[in-house]
Amino acid sequence: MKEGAKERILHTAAELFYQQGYQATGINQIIEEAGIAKASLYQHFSSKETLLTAYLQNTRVCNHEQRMKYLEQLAPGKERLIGLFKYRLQHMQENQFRGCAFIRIAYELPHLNEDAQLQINTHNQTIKALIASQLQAIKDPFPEASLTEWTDMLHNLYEGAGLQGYLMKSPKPVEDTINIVQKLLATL
Amino acid sequence: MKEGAKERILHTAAELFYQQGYQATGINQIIEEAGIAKASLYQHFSSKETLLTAYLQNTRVCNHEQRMKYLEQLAPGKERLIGLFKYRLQHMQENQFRGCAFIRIAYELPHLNEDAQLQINTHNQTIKALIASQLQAIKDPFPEASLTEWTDMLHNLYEGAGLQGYLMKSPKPVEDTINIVQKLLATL
DNA sequence: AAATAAACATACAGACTTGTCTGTTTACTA
DNA sequence: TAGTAAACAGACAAGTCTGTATGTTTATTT
Repeated sequence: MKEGAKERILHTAAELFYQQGYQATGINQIIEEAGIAKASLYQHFSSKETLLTAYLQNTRVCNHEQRMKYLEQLAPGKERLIGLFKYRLQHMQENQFRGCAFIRIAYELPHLNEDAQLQINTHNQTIKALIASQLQAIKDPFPEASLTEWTDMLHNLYEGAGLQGYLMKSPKPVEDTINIVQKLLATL
Repeated sequence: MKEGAKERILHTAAELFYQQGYQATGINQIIEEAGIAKASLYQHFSSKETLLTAYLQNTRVCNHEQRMKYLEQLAPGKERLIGLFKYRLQHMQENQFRGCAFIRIAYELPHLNEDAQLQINTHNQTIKALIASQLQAIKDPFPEASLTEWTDMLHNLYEGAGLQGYLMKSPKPVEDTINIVQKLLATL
């Protein structure tokens, strides 16, 4: 299982984009830390922007796979819904509270190209759909109007807690939110 | 009431930092659009970083004043709490869904200097304290443990809704959240 | 072993960046 | 009206950035 140059570029770029931001990371730093030649990078990715899109796409798919692997061990419904928040908590701690990769890029680059924006929107929709499906697993049929409200509310809590955790570099906002969500779900 | 050079610099920098981001805005663009000389800028602000801090501080104070002017017209308690969300909605639409200036900077520049970080934290704490005080105005005394939970929840909803509104460039997430918060407050 | 493809090193172009420096012009004040 | 302070224009230094071009070395495959 030899690691090709393309994979090494993507891996290094992902680490640097996530850690320092897209603009703060130069092509030269990427090739140096990846240990590949500049000409090789531009053979795989025609521009830095292309590399960004590939980074987002790759990160989205990998994140999703890992998240699902974690969640599928849990019973559908309340447990898996709480698990989504617990997974975020775990993920934050593993990544030293650097926040969500997609939101980071969305804020750093207000005018993204279509492909990159699509990756961010897809990620966002994935999380929302996951919440909705777990709500339905709790109570099926879920009253239609009420389902979208519960979904929006929990999604906002999920993102709000993540944002606070990033700003304060602390697990506390997410921990506290888990307790709140647990109480909210108990009323269902 | 003649507009001094310093004010014009700050005003122009604020507009550009907010619209394009900090890194994407060059000193040369600022002086060109402000119509002042480069030497004049560096007489008022010793570096671009200093200008950033001044921008954050100025924006925080102005935002706070405007927000309070709006909220003080409303009755303390539920009405003012809902007003906070409605004000955000209005603010978003006036600013074409470009999101919160502080969160934008916090995500663009992960390693901020102390002074800049302080402005962001202060803003964040201000919003949270405002929510807590309005909750207490609804029900005083508010059960201590329950107050922090309600505060955290509403704060997360506030930030989560703002984030979604930014990502989707739409007022809908905040509008929907206002309805949800109204129902939540009705149970108090 | 010869041929094809991929990755190599590295110099370079051209445009950008922040910040400094020099000297001139304007405006207000004593 | 003379003097002081602020803003002016603009060249410049020193460094960064992305992307290209040239030619060499390695590796795989036929």
